[in-house]
Amino acid sequence: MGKIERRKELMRAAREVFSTKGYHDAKVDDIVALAKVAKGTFYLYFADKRSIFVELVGTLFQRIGAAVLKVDPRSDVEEQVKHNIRAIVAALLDDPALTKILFSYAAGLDPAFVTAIRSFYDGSRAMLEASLIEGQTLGIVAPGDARLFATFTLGALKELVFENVTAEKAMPREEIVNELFAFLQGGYLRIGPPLRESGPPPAPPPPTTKAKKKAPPAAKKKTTPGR
Amino acid sequence: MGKIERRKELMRAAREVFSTKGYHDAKVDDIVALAKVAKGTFYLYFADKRSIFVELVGTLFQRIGAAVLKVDPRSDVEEQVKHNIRAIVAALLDDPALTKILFSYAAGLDPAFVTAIRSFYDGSRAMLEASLIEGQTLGIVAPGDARLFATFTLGALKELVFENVTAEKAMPREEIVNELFAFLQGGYLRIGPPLRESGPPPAPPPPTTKAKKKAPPAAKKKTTPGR
DNA sequence: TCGGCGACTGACTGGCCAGTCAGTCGTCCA
DNA sequence: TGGACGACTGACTGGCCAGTCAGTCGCCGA
Repeated sequence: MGKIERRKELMRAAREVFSTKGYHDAKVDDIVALAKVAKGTFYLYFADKRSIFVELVGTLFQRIGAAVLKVDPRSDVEEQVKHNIRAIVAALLDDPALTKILFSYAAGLDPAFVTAIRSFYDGSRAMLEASLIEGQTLGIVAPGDARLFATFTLGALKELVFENVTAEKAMPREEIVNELFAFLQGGYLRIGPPLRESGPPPAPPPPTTKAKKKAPPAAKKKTTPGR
Repeated sequence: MGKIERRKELMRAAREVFSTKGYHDAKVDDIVALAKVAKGTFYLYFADKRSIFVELVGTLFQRIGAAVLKVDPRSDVEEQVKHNIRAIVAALLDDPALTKILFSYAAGLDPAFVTAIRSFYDGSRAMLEASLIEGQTLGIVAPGDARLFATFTLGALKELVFENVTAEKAMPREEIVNELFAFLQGGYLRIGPPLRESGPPPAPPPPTTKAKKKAPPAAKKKTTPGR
């Protein structure tokens, strides 16, 4: 087997082991066993356990960065925004193993914990979902997949809280509350067809649709819009 | 020092150490050093390292569960929903140390990694934020804190992807894309005042405002609404 | 045919740390 | 006064595992 293939094989094995056991519980012995080589061989290809992980993660990030495009406001914005969402989702879902480690809250904790924590989240989500379904029958929640609504809500909430807990200076709590509420109420994009169930929209100011969208580290140029 | 205080002191120290170093890198020796007791003492109060962590997390979850109320659709729904958001946010922000571990992606990884991963997220968020600001000048993004919009978006995206990567059977990707887009576009709550900048809303079906909202594990009764 | 080389091997070591336990110390009855 | 008891101590051990390195193996060119 050539050096290139052996290296790839090791990365493949590592990806699988990391995703199953998490970074800490993944032993180099597990990786080499899966790749069917001796432990020493691993160290011929990677300096240490950390560096193979770094390489794995770096590759994923690069794929995401490369897939996202700066939106050109002069053409179909909705399609472009969707393209970017699609690209990110694809990059991530195509590497479920790594995604799992990266996004898994509390990765590296004992499996028993991860289970406990996840079941709390799942319980919360189920509860919220039930409420949303009830809300839909009452007409105060838009029609659509309530489970997804619940997922979005929890995701936005977690991220918001995490950011505030990590940042040096947190925002005023009431502002946090109001902003999240407003977001759940009306999103923020003001393009495309009217809201899920509403009638005709009030149409925003300029008819000139312009755009935006994420573009990780590897950014593209293009900033033509006359701000 | 009484047994109760000693125990509390150990938990206080553990919370701090865990939040600083993450679960794996937190050594029992660190905890006892901070609590100024000998290692043996730790084991007089807790069976092992895991159990003190479980206790810490359990307490937090309980506080959250207790703070959230089932929304009564007969009175001010907006205020009740906000109350719940507020309660959750408060419970979490009041224990930043634990929240950090729980929500920290990749908790337990080497600090160097955590840094790398976070900087990728931060870069992504900044990029998205810039795009959103541009979108605001063009009128296709609602006025408001662009940074928050970016945070919400990333949070919802992460959660969605994580769920799909974890679940046995994932949703069709195009559905994922469309749902997330729709969410960013219009949120889902259909109560309260009109959207941030829009004119008069089309007013949903029943005028009887009814509600919903999460209520973790410890749920409250009350399901009066005639579905 | 030999020796040089690159790929690979796996037993071994060194460090780390969770958890143990024999022993100290002060206090409070009897 | 002594001895029983509960709280606490910290040196020590046992297991685990990342990383090492002396050595094997097969191939190729001289």
